[in-house]
Amino acid sequence: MRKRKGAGRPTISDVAERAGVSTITVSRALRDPSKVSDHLRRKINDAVRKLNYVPHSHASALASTRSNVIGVIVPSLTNNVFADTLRAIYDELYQGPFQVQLGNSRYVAKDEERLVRTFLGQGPSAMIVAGVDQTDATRELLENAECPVVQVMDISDDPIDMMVGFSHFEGGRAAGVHLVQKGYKRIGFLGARMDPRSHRRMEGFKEALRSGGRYDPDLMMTTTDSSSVSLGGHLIEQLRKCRPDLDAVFCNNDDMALGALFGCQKAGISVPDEMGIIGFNDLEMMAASYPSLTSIRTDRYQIGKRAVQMIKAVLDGETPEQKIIDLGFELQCRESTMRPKSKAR
Amino acid sequence: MRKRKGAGRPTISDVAERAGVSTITVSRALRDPSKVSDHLRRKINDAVRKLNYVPHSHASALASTRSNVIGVIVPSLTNNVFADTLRAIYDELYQGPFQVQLGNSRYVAKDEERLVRTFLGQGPSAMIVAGVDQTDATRELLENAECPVVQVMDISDDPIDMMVGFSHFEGGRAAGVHLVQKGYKRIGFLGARMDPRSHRRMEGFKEALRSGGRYDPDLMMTTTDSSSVSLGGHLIEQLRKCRPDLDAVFCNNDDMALGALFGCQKAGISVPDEMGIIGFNDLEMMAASYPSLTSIRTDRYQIGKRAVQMIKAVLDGETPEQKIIDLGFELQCRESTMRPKSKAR
DNA sequence: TTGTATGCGTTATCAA
DNA sequence: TTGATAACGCATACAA
Repeated sequence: MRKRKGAGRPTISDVAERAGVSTITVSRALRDPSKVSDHLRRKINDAVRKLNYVPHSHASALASTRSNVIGVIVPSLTNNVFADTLRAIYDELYQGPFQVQLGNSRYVAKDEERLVRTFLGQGPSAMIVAGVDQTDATRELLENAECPVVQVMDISDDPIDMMVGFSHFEGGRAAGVHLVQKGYKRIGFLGARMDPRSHRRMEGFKEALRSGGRYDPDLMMTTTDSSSVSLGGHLIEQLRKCRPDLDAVFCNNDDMALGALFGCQKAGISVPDEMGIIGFNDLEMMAASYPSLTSIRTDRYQIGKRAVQMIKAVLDGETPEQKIIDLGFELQCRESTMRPKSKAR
Repeated sequence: MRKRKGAGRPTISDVAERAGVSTITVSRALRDPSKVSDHLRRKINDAVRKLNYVPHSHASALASTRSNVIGVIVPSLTNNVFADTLRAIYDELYQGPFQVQLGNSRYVAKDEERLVRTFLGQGPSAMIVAGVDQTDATRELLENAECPVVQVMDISDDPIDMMVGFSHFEGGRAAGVHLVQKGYKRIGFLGARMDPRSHRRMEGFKEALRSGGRYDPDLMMTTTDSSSVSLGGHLIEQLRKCRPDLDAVFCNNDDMALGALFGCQKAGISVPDEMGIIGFNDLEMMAASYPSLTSIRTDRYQIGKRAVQMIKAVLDGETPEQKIIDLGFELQCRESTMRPKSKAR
């Protein structure tokens, strides 16, 4: 019977032969060098280099029922917010032995569930999912998964395993408090997509307005359409049509805020004198616009970085001091909410 | 000797047993149903459903030296341009049996080479890479790869295998022709990052200016810094400092163009009367800004979609009519280049 | 610390 | 069209 030919590249046996040891010793030398004597380790490393040996990840995954893949599931590929976190994850994993398996749930919980099921089937080394609003089935899958799981971008008091994010409720509240303090009177909300995190931002915002005696449900305008700059413009135009006395808006995110700014400019409304605008996330453009736009800064890059660091720590056998990392947020007060005759108290 | 326990989920043997056939028949029934009789196929499909069987991809990859992974390498995760293409790739692959393996080369050719090497090692079903400016080594790797390869976002007359994109040179030229036609006299270029594609855009742009008798090398301003809205503002400010008579700019991309717009507004320069601005890619925000911004529209989503379609076709044994697909671009003329007293000829 | 035997779940090979 | 058997390359269990 003729032998099957593999991919042609060197295998662990080739390395073992060249180094004069058994395959398992090579395997150990590569995965946990401390388990192999210095002498052999050196010979093995030499052989690896000479042969330009790269472990076959599929064979490894099959034998160990564990792959070096870290599953990452985000709700959007085009939303800058997740792009920053993703970039951090890739940056942090660039050196290491891990591969990213990226899934796009498109803001659909059922799709996320499907992806989690698929990814878990590959025996990932860890999982990173966005938000805390998984379906019950997803939660259960993840809770029973034999790998670290990090929920990112949000926090709650009931993590599946670990969490890195910030409170969207508090972020929304801070935006509301800011507008109230600046003396704006008829304060509205412009919300696109309205995924769970946007919802909590809105709730926090409402609470701040209520406390400040400025809450008016008619000024809360939301849609499930995905957010965009043009949508921000349309919504503020619509809202102003019903309520011309509107004098400030908190936008769901920065794209919407930029759109709202353009909308005001088109309508000849002065920002911030006649209309205060505040966004969320503080994308780079917020500081560069004219007038510059106030926003709630969140550190998406850091979120991705910390998530990976936690995973690495757990995989190294360490126990992280905290399972929940609240990275907070920071109000970036800029021209769009700087009224000259501010009535700050 | 005790048996090793796997992940616990059903295997192909379980299905085979339940259907009363051999494992290889199950394998065939799943991969190429036409090779199995209707009778058995039905029994097998029943068993698969009953057991909720999902093939173990690692085992499959190991045995066949071919995985269901499609490797995708982009130079940036945060650049909207690639995000759109990525989204299309994911959308188009959502149903199918394929997984995306995403790599971020961060605009570094050597990193791309490393990623290609790694991905190819996993025996991907196909590869998608951005641009046509791979290193020689990368090209060789890809040319020898036993899978379809698609270069996206750009085109040349020398594809590794297949291509979907458009001519950046022509795109840049179209921008130049437009500004010349609009009667602008002292026309500049603002370029960030200056990756190979940006470079070709600039070259096309220069050519148009030369033909129009408007080329002035002193007005070409480039930097290797990554593009951003604020950078667009800084560059135009700088350029105007040296050359206050500047009356139009072509920006490398839309972020830069938006920044240039803000920069002008800050400086009290009227757009488009005193300064014409044109961007590249036509992101959604370009139409929503005030004034709206002229740009060269490219269909990034379609690029991703077509790339995947080509791959699927080839994998299905079809031969695509064309190896190079030029999706072109389209000038979106908006307010930022609409001078009232336009001297269009 | 090192090695032997064997299994991980699938597919390629060859035979019927 | 279907099946028996041997790979695929590595890691686990156990022994030395």
